Amino acid sequence: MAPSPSTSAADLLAGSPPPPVPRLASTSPVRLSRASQSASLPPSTSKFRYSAPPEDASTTSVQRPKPSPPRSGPVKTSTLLPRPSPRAQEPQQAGVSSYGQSSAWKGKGKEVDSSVAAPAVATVPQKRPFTSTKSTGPQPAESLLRRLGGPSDQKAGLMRDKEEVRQIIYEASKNSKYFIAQQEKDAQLTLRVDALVARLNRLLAERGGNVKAEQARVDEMIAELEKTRVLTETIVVVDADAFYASCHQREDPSLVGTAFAVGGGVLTTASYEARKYGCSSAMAGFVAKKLCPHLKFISLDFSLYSSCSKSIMAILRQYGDISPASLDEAYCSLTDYCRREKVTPAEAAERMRAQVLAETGLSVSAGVSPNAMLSKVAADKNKPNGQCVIDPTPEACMEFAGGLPIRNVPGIGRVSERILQAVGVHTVADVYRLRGELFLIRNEVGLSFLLRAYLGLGRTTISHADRSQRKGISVERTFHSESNIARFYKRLENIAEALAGDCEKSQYSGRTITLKIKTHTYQSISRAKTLGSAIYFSDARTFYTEGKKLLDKEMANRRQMIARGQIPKGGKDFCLRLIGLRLSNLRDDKATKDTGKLDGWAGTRSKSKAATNSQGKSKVKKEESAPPDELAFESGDLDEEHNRSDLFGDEDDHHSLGFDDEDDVKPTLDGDGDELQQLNNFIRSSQGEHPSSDQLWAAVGDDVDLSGMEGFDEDSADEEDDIKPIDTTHKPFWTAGESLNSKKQTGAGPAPMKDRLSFESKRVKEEMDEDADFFIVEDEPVVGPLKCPVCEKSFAGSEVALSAHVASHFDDEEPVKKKVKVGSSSSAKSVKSVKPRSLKDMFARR
DNA sequence: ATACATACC
DNA sequence: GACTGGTATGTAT
Repeated sequence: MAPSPSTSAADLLAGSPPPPVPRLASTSPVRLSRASQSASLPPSTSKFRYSAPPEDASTTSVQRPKPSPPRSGPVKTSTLLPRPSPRAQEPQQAGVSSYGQSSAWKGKGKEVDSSVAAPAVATVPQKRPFTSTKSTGPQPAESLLRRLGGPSDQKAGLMRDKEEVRQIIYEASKNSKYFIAQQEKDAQLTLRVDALVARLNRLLAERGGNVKAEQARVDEMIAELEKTRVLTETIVVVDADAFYASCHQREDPSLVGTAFAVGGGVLTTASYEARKYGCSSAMAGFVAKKLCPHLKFISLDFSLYSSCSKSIMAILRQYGDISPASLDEAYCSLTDYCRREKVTPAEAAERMRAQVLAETGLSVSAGVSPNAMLSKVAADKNKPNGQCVIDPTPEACMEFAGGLPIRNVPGIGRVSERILQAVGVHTVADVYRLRGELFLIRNEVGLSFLLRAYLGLGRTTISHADRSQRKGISVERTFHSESNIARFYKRLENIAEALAGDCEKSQYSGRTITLKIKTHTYQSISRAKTLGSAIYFSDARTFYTEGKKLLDKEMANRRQMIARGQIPKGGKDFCLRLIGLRLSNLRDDKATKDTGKLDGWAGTRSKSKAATNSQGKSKVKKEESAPPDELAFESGDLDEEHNRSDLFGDEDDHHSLGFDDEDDVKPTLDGDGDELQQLNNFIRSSQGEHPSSDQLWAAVGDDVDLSGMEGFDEDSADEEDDIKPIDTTHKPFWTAGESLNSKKQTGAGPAPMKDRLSFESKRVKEEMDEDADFFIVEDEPVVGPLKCPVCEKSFAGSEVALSAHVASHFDDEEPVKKKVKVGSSSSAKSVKSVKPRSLKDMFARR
């Protein structure tokens, strides 16, 4: 909200009924709180934010009996380097890790850490001019800068002035289509955030600001979650430092100490020296060059990374079961090792890291704690070449977790971060402080997920990814935007072939195919088609023909839209920058064959007919993979030449680095995540050795990579009778439900979270029965009177009706209106569908 | 079943 | 002029 100093929650909540809101100029965004309107805000001012109630105001006196033994008040964020930057400025020395975080746990009473509390919320907008993303003014929105800054924006660390870096990045990219697209997305997100804040404000107003009852509910949830805490395991996450860069330095020592980057168009990794200039992974090459003019670019060498990775993994395996998360990162259970060797977790990790360094010359950082989530975060703490250990006590876990910026929680990405920050949650500890408020919007915020983070809970078992859990295989390619349909077909062929190659390699077939395209304006579209229930395919021809059908259909739709005067995504020109295909609804051909089972996979009931198909094995080339009749290849769809020579010809011609002269194919670009994490492109773009990707699964140990590692028993990894202690999930950690968006959280503990979840919603319903007048029903049409937060008009109906109405207030806004047109879905719908999607969703969704 | 957004590496 | 690719999941429809 705008600079309204008096905007404390107290003010905001003063009156129970929503404060009278005068009609606002149609140009201004929805304003719900008195605060925001009083703020004479120029239309461009950032939206309103929910201002956190001062601790003592509403949140405080939860004289609630401590729900559970171990936990209680919020972690005394002990000197909590307010919003500690993920990494300390000072590069840590090896072994600096302390067993248990620096400061002592004190959490008991209700200690308000004002440094993170209300003031932070209120001041943020002031400190950084938060220009509306809509304005074309000189000052870009904070959130947009963040977006452009990429994942490393917040990492700060040992680099030059952050603002300066941002400025350079901004200047370098402000005229690109990419920039426009990001701006657009940012604007959409702003709408969404605003709507949520508005809703929260309304809910709070209805309660006169009193959320004690909600806090009590949350405390009960916390107590339940606390019961699931497991502290008997020791999990280490090992993460290599600037992995790709380190690999190259090992090969060429002259690189040591120099500023260089790996990758071309986009950096996959920047050496630590280069990082000082602000260069980071996921950054466009030309931007990096501006930041560091003497930056050297090194070509990718996937086979190098792959072999380095194998060496590391082999060492890790000497310490316990491992679960590689990528080439440079792995989870490992040290529980048995520590017991056997009679060493502390810290010592075990030290040994492990020392051994890796000694034997591979690569430095790795580690995080050690009782669970995967904390270890993962901890691994980043003392990078590079450091480690961080968290004691297996509830106190240590909570203290560590509490001090984390919310964004550091695995599963919280930039969108979630923005949403949470708007509500006042900046650190994990804030989750507790604002639990009452969060309860009111629990569904859109994933409350139980946040609570688990607050408690420092996470997975406690390490297991390999299991073939049967794979959900899909896909291939997508980016290229210079173009509108030539013939070329689209050509690309589709290549993609189809690549996908078939992956399918063959990994032995899967599937029955639904999805076409993905991205317009030159960075808007993506996906169109899917599922063939008959018994029809599984994995051949390039089917991929191509089905993909082409989808593409043709889409183009036809667009033509229709244009004829009707509508504007499809990306404008009237069908100009694309990416095409991809994805196969899902998989069947594990390997399992099918090996076990003699007809259907190796869940959820699909295939007939013997489909299972008979041997395509998985054969080269896609021949007709031996003859698909069922239903898939009969329509030769008419392809030119003969394409059929034979192109569709099945070599396709790797586009994977060199840099743009392909002939095809304009952009091989590989930046990475969004952290380090090198884009193993994919590289697996692909690199040597013919690994022509197709199947990357993560290969790297993570599906059947490809790990099987090659010595000592690894391939079969046992896939076995069903594999002992599954507690956690029945056999997935890489990020699919284990540890995300905000995940409603069924599996994980940390004996009782699968899904039970917990149903428990959660069940309870909510009960509550509503008990205190019907207190809780606003959020899962169903609201019964009580609702008021439009903008114009105060009353609604007797559902929230949906209200949302439609509220959305109408946006109609006068130029930017929004325009965007709506572009973004709205294809077919002609009622007026409703013309509303800003995000806003509508915000209300409709729960 | 389909479309899309979000997240992770 | 110029910002990836593969995979998973959640939510809405």
